[in-house]
Amino acid sequence: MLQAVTEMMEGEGPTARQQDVLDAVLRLLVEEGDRLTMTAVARRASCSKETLYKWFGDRDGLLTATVQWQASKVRVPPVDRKGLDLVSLTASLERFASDWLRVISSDTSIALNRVGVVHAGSDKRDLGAIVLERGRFALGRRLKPVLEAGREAGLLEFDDAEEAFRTFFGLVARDVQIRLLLGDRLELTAAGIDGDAARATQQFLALHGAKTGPRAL
Amino acid sequence: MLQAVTEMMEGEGPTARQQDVLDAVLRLLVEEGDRLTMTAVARRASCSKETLYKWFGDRDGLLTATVQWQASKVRVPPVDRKGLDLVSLTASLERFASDWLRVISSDTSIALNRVGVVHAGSDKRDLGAIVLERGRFALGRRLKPVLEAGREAGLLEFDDAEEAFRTFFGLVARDVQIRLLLGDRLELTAAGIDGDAARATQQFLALHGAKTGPRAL
DNA sequence: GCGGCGCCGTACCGTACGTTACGGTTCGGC
DNA sequence: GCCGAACCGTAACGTACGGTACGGCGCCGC
Repeated sequence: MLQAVTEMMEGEGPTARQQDVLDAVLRLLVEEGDRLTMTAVARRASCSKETLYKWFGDRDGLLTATVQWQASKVRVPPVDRKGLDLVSLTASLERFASDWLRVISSDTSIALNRVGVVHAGSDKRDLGAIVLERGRFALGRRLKPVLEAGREAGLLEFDDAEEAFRTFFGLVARDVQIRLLLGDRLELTAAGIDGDAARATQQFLALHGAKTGPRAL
Repeated sequence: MLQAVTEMMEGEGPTARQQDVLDAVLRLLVEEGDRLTMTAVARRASCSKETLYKWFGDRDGLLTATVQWQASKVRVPPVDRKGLDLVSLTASLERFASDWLRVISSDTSIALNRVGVVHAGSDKRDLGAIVLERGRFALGRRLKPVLEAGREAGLLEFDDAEEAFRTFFGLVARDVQIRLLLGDRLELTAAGIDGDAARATQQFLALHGAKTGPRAL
């Protein structure tokens, strides 16, 4: 059973068939929450429980592989730092904000975060750490270069990029994530998300934008 | 069994003995998370399982009563609106912010929010709704009169008190709540909390403070 | 063509836990 | 002092589910 886990842990990602299984888990996770059973997974994925245990070791291994599989599907568009001006910086920030709002309000993200929270409450802290790493911290790693480029271009002012990012995070997410996790029906339309992203960006610029002469806002 | 639930649902709160039981559940919830068992509760509270079922109906009823019991323990200090100036408004906001940070970073709050999240993921949405109502929304109801008093006193500017509150919420909480829920070890010292509260308050005033002449910030 | 391997479907096992039942004890009212 | 109600401690029941074992089948290399 140990080499089964190893089989997934290191080396190249899951095979095509395994990806199908993990996608089935993902769908089931959205529908059923963390009370999905191994039997239900096997039925949905049209595979045997024996295969599940052979491939993923145990239930936790299956969930861990699922979280990592979903995380690996999110690709990071690189940011070009050349020709940065206030317009392009604003556009970048707004794009980050709306992307992020779309992610955290998606059924998949909510289900995955719920699983992470549940596991963080028990002994198995792994899943919570993974979700955190692939969510909140990954966003920070993506955004901080943008912020620093903005600072170098004289468009932003802040001491600590981490603190600046956390402010941006708070302005964007506000109470959305906790409300969704706690089951609040919070219908976010595309227009609403874009509007929120623009508002958060303007607020962030008001706090950390370079003060060249009288404030533009 | 139905009248057992009713026994707790309506009318006056739990008896002293029942409060002892609920406090035991609370402690157990902090230690064990949502995988506490009825047997463990009975043992910890030195009561019989029969009594638990008689008083609370079933496991969900016990958890619901616990969440409401904890919520009822938080008392709301009223806000005096007379003689409001920038100093007292700032102090009020900072106090709200530091209180809130202290609450959401407490073991009890984390455990309760975890329970709410897991229940929101299953069919039983009740607990999530209760936590949300007694947490996020209760804070909003407490803070909005302060904001509106500040606006009436000419100290704040905003169109929608709800939106202004959400901004304040985001500036205060930032990524703290989600990180704690996902198991991140986030040591918040008293000094750190007060500093964060002051920072969030200043940022909020920078965004929504009345612009009397050139900006003070 | 055939032997072995990987996988499917399913039956099975052990256990943990929610829920119920019951005997024994305390306590308030008469 | 006695009765009944409430409650404690514990044993017992039923079930759901994680994990395992096994028979059958298609596929790939030889």
